[in-house]
Amino acid sequence: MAKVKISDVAREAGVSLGTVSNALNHPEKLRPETLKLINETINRLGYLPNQSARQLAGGATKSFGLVLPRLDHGFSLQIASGAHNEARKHGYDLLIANADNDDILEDHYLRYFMGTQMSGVMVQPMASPDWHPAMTKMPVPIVHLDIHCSEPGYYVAADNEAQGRIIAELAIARGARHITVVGRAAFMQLTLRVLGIHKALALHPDIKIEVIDAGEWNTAADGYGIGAQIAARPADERPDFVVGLTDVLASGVISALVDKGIAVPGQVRVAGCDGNPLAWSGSVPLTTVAPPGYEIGRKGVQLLMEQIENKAPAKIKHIRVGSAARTVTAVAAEDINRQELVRPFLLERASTQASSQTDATAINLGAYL
Amino acid sequence: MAKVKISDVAREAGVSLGTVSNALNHPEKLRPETLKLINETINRLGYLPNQSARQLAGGATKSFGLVLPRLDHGFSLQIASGAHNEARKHGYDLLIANADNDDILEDHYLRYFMGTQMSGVMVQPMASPDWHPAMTKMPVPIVHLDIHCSEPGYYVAADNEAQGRIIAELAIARGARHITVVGRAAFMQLTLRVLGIHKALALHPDIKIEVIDAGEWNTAADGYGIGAQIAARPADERPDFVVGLTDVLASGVISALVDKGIAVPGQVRVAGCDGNPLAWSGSVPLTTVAPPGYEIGRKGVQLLMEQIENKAPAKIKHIRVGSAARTVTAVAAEDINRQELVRPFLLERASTQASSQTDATAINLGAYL
DNA sequence: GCTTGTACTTGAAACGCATCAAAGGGGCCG
DNA sequence: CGGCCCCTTTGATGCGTTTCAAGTACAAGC
Repeated sequence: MAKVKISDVAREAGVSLGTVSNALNHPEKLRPETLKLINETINRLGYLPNQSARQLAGGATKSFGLVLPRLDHGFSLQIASGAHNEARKHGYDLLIANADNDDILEDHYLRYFMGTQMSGVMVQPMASPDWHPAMTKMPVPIVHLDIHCSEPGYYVAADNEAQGRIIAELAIARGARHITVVGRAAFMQLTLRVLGIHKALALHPDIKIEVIDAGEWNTAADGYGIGAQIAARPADERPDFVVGLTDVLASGVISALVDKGIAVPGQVRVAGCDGNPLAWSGSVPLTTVAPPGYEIGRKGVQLLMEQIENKAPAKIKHIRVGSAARTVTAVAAEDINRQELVRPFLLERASTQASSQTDATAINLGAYL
Repeated sequence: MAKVKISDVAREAGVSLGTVSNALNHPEKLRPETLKLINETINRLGYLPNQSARQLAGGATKSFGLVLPRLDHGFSLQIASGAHNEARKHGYDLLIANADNDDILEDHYLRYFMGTQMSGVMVQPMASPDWHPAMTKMPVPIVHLDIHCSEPGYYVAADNEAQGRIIAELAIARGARHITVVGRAAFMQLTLRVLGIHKALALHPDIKIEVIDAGEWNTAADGYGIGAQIAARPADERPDFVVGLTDVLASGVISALVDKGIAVPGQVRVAGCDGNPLAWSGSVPLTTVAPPGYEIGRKGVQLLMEQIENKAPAKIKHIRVGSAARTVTAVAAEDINRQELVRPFLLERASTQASSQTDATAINLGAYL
């Protein structure tokens, strides 16, 4: 059970220590037969290089760290997926840590990654937009995801206000006269969505709009409760268009409406916001505005690579994705494929439905860059 | 931007190198004022311990590695969640790597973790049940998840055959006369489920059973296709109970049936298997048999801890979860809470529905340990 | 004032590897 | 046969820590 080290391999193979190291890192420098001999010895002995020692001696690691607030949120997974693919493309590993909605853990893992000689670190921070300024002064490139920081530093974020606008315009296009927004704007992202909705509706004073707070956590249960409440109203006081600030909320609303015998989208249309597969890859797809999580992850790694390759101190650099596109029912197959988390199945259904104009089953990726 | 090291802190604080190290690792050994001085210096300089050096010098790391085949599968997330919580409970970190359905990557990350002086490593392997025997001889504790290995080694796996049995018994209890199993038994797990179904039905020769292959990847689109095909049959040739070997498949089937105007569960009942939130946290919950992912992750860490604490060479040790329980529509609130990935909302709906006996919306966690 | 003990602190020795200047070996040309 | 050059291999050095035996300072007891 004693760990076999490089010197054991060297002794056993009858070569020197440096040669074995070369076999691992610069195989082209060795005579093929020497290389073969060493590799055989390595396998025979079950040698496994000690990464700590490598990193200590060698410097960088060709690996990135990613700290996520939760793993069970589709958006975070899209980020992880995009980051992973981009990282592999550059020959980097990606290690993921789950902060479990705990700032202390987030900080902990961040420091951990920083100290592991990671080539770069990315975070999807949970709370403060101007997060831990000290971190941006660290000797390791860092990129913040899905959040706008005013502090100097790199970040990649979606334009949430635009998402709100897109949803509102969708509602307008569908002829909505009474829009109900469901959800608590507990985070900056959600606040911006509400703002976008209001801005878009400012041009249409004839459309009635109300915002219903959905309880502390914006759960599907909250959505269900509000949906039930809406269903209980007299028909002429019911909205004809409900916006869930979150797909999960929207999903709850739909369940309630359907349970109470109200047709969706026949009597009430419902749209969500998040592009959260957890909510819409069930049996009933959901209209949603998807922030480009995959793209955010990808661009995050690109920013990391940029910092690494220039070796320049991080200048202020921000990327905002998703502010330009506005088409609502169009589905760009290419974009969906790039997301990878989206099943081909959904693509099929989405395009079918989009052409038949029933937006309650269309999937909007308009906010996609 | 130059990295500040422990010697910088020592010099700046006017103490010796070893004292700073003690401040980090054995603060109780220092005079409070010395400790305070050092901590201030650390913060002022922004010192971050080099994990590689620590690990190299110190030995173990109090952290576990977890290699998953994909991140977008709910089951894997449950594993991650369970492993994470259990690990934190013991004061360990958990780092996750995404093998992206690629054996080479899986192997790569595994070796990477092994070499990083992780205290232990867990894998949810993709393919061969007797996986890389060489790995089990490594000096780092390893546990295989969700798979039965005949090789010596530790593993935690769900009893997939029992899951099949449970589903079949559910069908029988619902008075099924004609059961259609949808899906390709591409993996050992799925094969066992089919086996379980057959075994349970062997006692009921009067019930007709057919298995329909669902294309290579068991996607929702495959399920949809088969659902459409079933819907197109004359009514008397249609099954009254469809089992998706996978929740995703079942979800596709339901979509197709509903689209074609067939009532679910009115005319045809549909059940899935996986406990995959990606499939059932949409607007229409799905009957499913959930392998206890959370519990598997938890037990995996427990096995790791056991190996670490005994410091004994890994004896053969297997845990199988889920073979005993069989209740189908009962929902144990406590169990669901422990899963953490399940939203309270679903719990509410589930219990409501369970009491009204409409199994198409009940959630089964009977396979939970 | 000397001894013994206690409470901290010190600094040198590993930890396992990558690096790189230098040495070795062989072929080729003159 | 000697000199050169190129290809390959060598092994000492240092990476930033932890650890631990050895050291220092100070207090109490005689």
